[in-house]
Amino acid sequence: MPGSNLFSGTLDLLILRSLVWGPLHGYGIGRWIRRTSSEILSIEEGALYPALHRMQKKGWLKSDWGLTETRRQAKFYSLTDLGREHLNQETQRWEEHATAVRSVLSGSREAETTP
Amino acid sequence: MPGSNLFSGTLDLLILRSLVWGPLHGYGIGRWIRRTSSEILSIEEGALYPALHRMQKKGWLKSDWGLTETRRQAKFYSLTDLGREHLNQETQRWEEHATAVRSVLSGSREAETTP
DNA sequence: GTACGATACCTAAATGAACAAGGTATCGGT
DNA sequence: ACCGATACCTTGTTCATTTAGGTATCGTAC
Repeated sequence: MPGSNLFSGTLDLLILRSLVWGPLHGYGIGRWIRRTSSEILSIEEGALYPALHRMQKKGWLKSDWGLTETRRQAKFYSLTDLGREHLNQETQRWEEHATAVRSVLSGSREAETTP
Repeated sequence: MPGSNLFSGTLDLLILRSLVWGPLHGYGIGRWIRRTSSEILSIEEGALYPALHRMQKKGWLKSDWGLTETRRQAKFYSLTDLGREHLNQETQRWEEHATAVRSVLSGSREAETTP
């Protein structure tokens, strides 16, 4: 069920954030997000890799082949300046939206804008 | 751009929440969400009405025709027991996810689960 | 030595929510 | 008489995500 995940549309943001500390390869990005969220956010590979390609096309990421610590070939992604800028925008936007959703979740009837 | 809304997948939750204080008609639900979120969450009618039908089909809502305060015909939706249960589940789930996302947004590299 | 799980990459088809853009009709106010 | 707000609806399109595959390398256990 697409979109049934409450964090739909947040994937790009999570990926961008995974790269602020430096380059990381796709598999590592997925693992980092999973661990950092205490296993709650688990990114499907079928969503992850297309997202990386999409974001690279948009100019937010660049990629370079390299070697992992364990000497394996991997494609390392890193943030472009545009990507860093977009990360800041989207982070702020997410905070706004989360606040708005929380307002609704705790909202009562007749909370009109008192004129 | 579908899904670019960071609150995609949250629509059902917002709608369920709009009904905890009693029945409301579709148009009123949209208005309530918009106002309660300080105009930040604006639900398109093309998303709202299909969502209401979908949710009714799932047994979370029931509907009855009635009259508004201004004497206009409108279809009033209200929560079923199942809907109220689902609201509680989804609210909790959303809090969890929001916490998880915030973890990632403030996460650093090497935040391994210390063994 | 070979089986297996983890690592590492990828794609194609199906799903389905949300968007865009229409449509109908009633009502109050100017 | 018209317009904006209210109130309902649908149809076509878009596109992120899911599902379900595929390839290949590496370390470890049997």
